[in-house]
Amino acid sequence: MSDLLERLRGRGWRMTAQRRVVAEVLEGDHVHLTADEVHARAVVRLPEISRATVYNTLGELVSLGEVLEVATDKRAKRYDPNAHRPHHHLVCARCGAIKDVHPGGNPLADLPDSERFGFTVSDVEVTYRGVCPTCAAA
Amino acid sequence: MSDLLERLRGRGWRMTAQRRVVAEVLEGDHVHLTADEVHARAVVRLPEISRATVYNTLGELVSLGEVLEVATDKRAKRYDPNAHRPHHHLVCARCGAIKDVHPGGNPLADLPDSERFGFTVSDVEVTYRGVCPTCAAA
DNA sequence: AATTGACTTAGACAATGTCTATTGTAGGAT
DNA sequence: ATCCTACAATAGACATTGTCTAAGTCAATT
Ligand SMILES: [Mn+2]
Ligand SMILES: [Mn+2]
Ligand SMILES: [Zn+2]
Ligand SMILES: [Zn+2]
Repeated sequence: MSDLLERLRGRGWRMTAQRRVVAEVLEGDHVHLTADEVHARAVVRLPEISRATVYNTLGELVSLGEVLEVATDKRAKRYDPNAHRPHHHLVCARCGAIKDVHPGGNPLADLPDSERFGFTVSDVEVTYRGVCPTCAAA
Repeated sequence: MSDLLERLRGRGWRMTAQRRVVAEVLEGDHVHLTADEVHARAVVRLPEISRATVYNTLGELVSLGEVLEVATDKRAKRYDPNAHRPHHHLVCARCGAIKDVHPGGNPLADLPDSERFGFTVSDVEVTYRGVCPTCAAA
């Protein structure tokens, strides 16, 4: 039984086969799948699971703070189970490969008050872009 | 005649009424419109312009480096004509308002070699999120 | 085992983006 | 000024991603 499922049970989640499978697909901290990729993998274990349930479950996991939504590419949202250690992303512009990175520095502190326009700034998302070794070789 | 149109003409662009209107809609450096917002504004001046042409023209402007594609919200891409002064974005999580910001520091330098996984890193996109003064008051 | 409200499902619908076949035209050639 | 043609625009089909609803199902409590 994964940590994630334990926490969800503790939060009063009704445990269903569908939710279990979605959580299992997200196991491992270095996964960044789209909703339909999650669905495709879930169907292997539970053929009758629907797209709607996958979308619903992912949305709930995001609301609970157990999974992050990231916009590394400009198409589908990606779902990141590594929600408990802050990090950013490095994306290959050619193949879309995504790596978790932990830069030094504090980008939030780098935004002076004069550049905040009265906003209450709470979060910063950093996406590095480049070309991965595999794509550079090819 | 705008700088943008001058540069495009210089690059051998065939000048059409449609391209002129799209460029005019993007005039001003602090605009961050979706493709369909560009289309809606273009239609006011040129009622018969098609969605396909707006998408095509925006895509060409991006290829030419005259306009940036930004993914500040997780829905439609936004098109940013402020391509010649590097900057980042501050987004209101409630209403979606977008501000250009120029943080201090150099996020690219903050990514050590040990966190680059052999990538050739060429670019970094920073999105600050918070609540704007208007939304905070309401 | 019965109950019940939360959960799942299929598929319609919506929003965004892409592609193709056809028609139109900008700009150079004559 | 007119013609020519490669490039551009159009309508609308299609694709992808995401949301919603009505009806059926089931997990957890009793
Ligand atoms: Mn991650
Ligand atoms: Mn901008
Ligand atoms: Zn790559
Ligand atoms: Zn706001």
